[in-house]
Amino acid sequence: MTHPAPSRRHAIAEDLRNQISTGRLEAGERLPSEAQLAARYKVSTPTLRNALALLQGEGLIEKIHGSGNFIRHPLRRITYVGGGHAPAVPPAPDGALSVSVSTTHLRAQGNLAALLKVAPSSPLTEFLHLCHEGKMPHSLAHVYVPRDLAPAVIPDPSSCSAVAATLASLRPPLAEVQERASARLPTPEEAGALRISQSMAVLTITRVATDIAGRVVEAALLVLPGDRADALFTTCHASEEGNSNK
Amino acid sequence: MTHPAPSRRHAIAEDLRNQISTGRLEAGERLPSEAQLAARYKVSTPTLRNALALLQGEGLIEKIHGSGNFIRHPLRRITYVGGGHAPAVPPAPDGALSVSVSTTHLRAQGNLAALLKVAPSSPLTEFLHLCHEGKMPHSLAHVYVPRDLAPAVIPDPSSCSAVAATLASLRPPLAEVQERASARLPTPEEAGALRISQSMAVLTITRVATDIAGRVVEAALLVLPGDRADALFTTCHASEEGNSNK
DNA sequence: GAGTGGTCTAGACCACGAG
DNA sequence: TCGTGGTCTAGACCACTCA
Repeated sequence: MTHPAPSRRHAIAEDLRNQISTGRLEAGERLPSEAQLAARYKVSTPTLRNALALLQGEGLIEKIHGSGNFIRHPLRRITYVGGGHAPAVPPAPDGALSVSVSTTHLRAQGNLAALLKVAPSSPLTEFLHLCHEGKMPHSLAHVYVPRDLAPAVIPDPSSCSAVAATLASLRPPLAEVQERASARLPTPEEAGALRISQSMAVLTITRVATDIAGRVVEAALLVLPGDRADALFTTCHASEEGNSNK
Repeated sequence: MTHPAPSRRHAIAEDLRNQISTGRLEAGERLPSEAQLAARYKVSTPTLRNALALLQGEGLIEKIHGSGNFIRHPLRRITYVGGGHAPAVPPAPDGALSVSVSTTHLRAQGNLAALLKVAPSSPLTEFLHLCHEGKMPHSLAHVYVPRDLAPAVIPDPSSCSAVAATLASLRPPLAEVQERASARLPTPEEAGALRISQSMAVLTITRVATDIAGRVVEAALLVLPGDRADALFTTCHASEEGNSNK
């Protein structure tokens, strides 16, 4: 019925999925070699590899060239909260979430200049955030700020909240935050940095913050893997405006 | 440098990409058969098919079984505007965007019951929106409403704004709209309904609208293809609340 | 029925990782 | 060096579309 293509690779993937979910294959464990699995399921190696590719796309296994295929540890799902608060991942409730920040100076060009509404080759400062849970990368964020709003020295490069606080002290209050969400496949660079398959969808958020003078004070490009992150936006309607439809 | 795998299929895909972008291959046109292309590029058929799979994942071509591979028409990018306004795709500026709505009665269960905060097997009404631009599907929306808030008869099933207006007239004013955005690959059903590849990322938005009494009056599950849609959320900060960082 | 894409095979050879 | 995954070949057979 719902199986127009119950092909071999789907059957194999289904079997391995079950073995993973039932705990017969444990997280971190290495799978048998592809040749062994192909022999066990009595299929050719390309077919077996197609089956593994399905699981890789679901984030269940990780392929490491020359080393083997490994069952991934299930990752805690994190939620990005919209509305213009902390730069990348505000709530680090319990687990060992760590953020590393690196700073680069560059000049605006193309899309970036348009986003920040500055002239091309204006000086900018870029903060590259990489958020980890343990050893696994969790999210990636490029934050761009006009150079004159960026601090000369970064107080604590390993803490994103310290960076955010320093940034906030340098600029007037915000008036508006616009966030544009989109879905796509990662670039090879992003896939490598996040340790995800190139066939794992990512959620991207482009955030532009404007101060009360109408100046763009920050643009952020966030990349969140689809298997471990989503974004939440809450809109409160004042009670006096009764109609919410156009 | 940046080419760890300048494999044959990437070279072929690159060549076809160029032919498409330069107009040597026009939109709607049928490509030569895979056997012919394989002969032209002097590769085996699986390799050529891998190259086409790359283009399919980018939304550049459409594979139709038994018929051929076709160059896709570039689609206008649409923007879903968050904040709890029209159900699916509010701004239909110029083009021939059309929406078809079908209505189903069902009972709450599992995730749906939790989302709407109703008891399992509560009566619901589902509105299935399918938004087209010309002949191409553009987005998909499942909207669920408690049965007592759904009209007995639908005024104009082919107009989503008429449905929305009828819905709005039946319920008290909204107090809060929560929208959760996520990225993933489509289910086979979604890929078929939207005429996209299963490797094309989709942006999903789960929207829950609550009225001033705290009752959930609507839950919507939107599926937007990543190559033709994104979502925009705007947060205005009242000028009196000076600090926007925690 | 002719032509198309979809799946699979049984190998070959190369690139990478660890001992 | 050796075992691993990554890529590719040259076919075979099936499923689908259309005249």
